[in-house]
Amino acid sequence: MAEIGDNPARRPTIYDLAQIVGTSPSAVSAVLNGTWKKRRISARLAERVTRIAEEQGYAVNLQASLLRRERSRIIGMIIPKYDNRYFGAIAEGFEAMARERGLFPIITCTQRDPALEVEAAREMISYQAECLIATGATDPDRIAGVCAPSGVRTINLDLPGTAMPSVVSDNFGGARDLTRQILDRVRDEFGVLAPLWFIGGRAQDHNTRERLRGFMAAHADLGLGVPPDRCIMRGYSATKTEAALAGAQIAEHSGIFVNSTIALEGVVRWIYDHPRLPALRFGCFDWDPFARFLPQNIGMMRQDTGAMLAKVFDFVEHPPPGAPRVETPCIFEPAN
Amino acid sequence: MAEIGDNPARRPTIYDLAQIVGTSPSAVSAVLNGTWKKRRISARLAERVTRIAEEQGYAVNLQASLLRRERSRIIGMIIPKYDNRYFGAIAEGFEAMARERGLFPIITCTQRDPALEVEAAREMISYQAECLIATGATDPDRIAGVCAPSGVRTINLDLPGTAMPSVVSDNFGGARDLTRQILDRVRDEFGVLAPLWFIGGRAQDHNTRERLRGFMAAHADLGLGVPPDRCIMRGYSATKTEAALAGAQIAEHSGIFVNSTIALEGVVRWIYDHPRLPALRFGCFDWDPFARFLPQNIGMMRQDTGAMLAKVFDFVEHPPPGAPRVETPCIFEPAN
DNA sequence: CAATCTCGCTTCATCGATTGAGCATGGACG
DNA sequence: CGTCCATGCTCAATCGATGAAGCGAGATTG
Repeated sequence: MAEIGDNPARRPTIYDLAQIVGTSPSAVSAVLNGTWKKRRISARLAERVTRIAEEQGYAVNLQASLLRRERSRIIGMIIPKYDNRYFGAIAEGFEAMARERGLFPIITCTQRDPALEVEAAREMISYQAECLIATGATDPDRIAGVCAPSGVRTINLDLPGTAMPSVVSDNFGGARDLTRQILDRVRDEFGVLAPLWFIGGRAQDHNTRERLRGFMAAHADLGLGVPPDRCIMRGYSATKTEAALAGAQIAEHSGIFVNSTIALEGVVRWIYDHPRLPALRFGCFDWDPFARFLPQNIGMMRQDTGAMLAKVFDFVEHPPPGAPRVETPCIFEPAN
Repeated sequence: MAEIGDNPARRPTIYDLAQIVGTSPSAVSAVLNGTWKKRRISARLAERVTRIAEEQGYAVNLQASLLRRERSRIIGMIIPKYDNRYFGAIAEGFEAMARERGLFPIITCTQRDPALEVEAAREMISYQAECLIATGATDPDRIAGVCAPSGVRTINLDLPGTAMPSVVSDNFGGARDLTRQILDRVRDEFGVLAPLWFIGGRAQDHNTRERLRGFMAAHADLGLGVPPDRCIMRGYSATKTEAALAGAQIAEHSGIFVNSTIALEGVVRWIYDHPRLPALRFGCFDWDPFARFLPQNIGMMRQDTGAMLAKVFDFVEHPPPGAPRVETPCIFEPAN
């Protein structure tokens, strides 16, 4: 990368401005950070400093400023991916809500890589973040452990931990409701009452376990047993999901519970690239605007990112005792 | 927000570590930032310091470190939204490529708001970013002007400016090819050779103008004129696009050029919520994995984010003279 | 045996902004 | 006329990490 020095223009500092205006650096500082009334600087000087600062294109050096201040007002977030609407909405909402509260948001995308997650958490600590939101982290407690010695609180979003407060969707309830809806539609449209397929996610992962539990509960309510090979969990990858489906024996008139829109990509690719397009129905735990128009889709369980983030910021502002877990209801969005 | 002071544990500094180890802060610093060999610190001391640092959960204070160093290695990006695959891929790719090069990426999402764009640029300057990538900025030259006095170079991505290097898609070529494909398909499937509709984007925006030019060129190649009311540009909003379509008189067997996946959301909502679902075909400038399976879709012109980012980092590492504009070819992805 | 070199550190100024303490000026008051 | 206070600033220490310069001890050289 080219050096800054390539450009003769050095960033102006409060010392430069003080020289130009003919005052002291501390007066300039007070004017520019808004404490000038408290520090009894005259409006006349304040105005002059402000004008010169503007003329010179002054921008405060946050490194210097944050070093001196006792609070950074920085709030960090780590997030696995930006490739679906759920995490996209979380990232956008987080930034907007942080700024509303006068905080500086910093987001890092960790590609579902546990090592990158820890590295990113350390980076946030080094930035003197006051608080870290760990979104969909593979091991939230590990991150809490990394942050603890620095006194950085963490809050888990999407995937819960045991060491720090967590905000998650009501995965069990959402999955049970979605499963019911799919079962109903398969019965209504195909006249078949049979156990569904569960596709996507990781068996070890908390959300997948909870959704599976809801899936099972809905079946049990109807007196249906689910053979274990009906549950295919090959992680969060469209390609692996597609390959797994090609190997499964999925009959005509089946119903599928799709766990995440990423898995849905694999499912839909399998459906459309299948030699004979089978008549089936699916529902998806997670929302995508275009998936709504796929004819086999019966509806999506949309996670309420707004409510989740509101609760996260509630925890940020009012640290709860212990490590409570809040579950947010999902919103069912029927397909066309 | 709760104070850090709530937690008795203060972040350990190199002074704390020096005290524990029984050495000087500068030795600790040298060990921890990897310059210890050059500074002739013994391996024995280095090892002791490293161990204690780990035990104490030490994390360098980047504010202090960056204040002292002459280079920050921070590279900023502003991006309009995270709600589609194009910007999501750019954000993910940018972070990964920056880290590969030993740079610290910082991304801020500006919601297509010109004021927020400028504010975010100022924030990046304050973080001592060495370089700023302005992605899809409404006024790239304005941002270049804000950065200039601080000696921060900017590079425009997606939307070009005149003051700084720009990397954009070949909007003209991509749009011309996509238009041809749609015209061909409408003729082949419906036996109709008629001008298409152009939906989405802003008439003032460079990309939309270029795509419109390609759209027109493809029509001209076939000797087709396009009535001006065939081009509906109501910005980047699905809802406005949907409303505009409801007002237009779009006949059976029409073809539509959809400018962006956001506009496509509006188009598809209009198609499916329409009382009589008209037989039509569309193509989209931009890619979405689920849109591929919509039966009216003939294909998508996918922007090559990998190639664009590679060129951006090329400009970062080898600043070109002047303000060149690089155009990257798009990749046509046929629908099912 | 003095001069020189190497090793393994330590000392201290520095980056730019912040902030408590203090200082000079002028007016009010007793 | 001395005291007190308000006003409008300036001074200097400080945040934590960095790195140039320097220092003392031991080894090597002439």
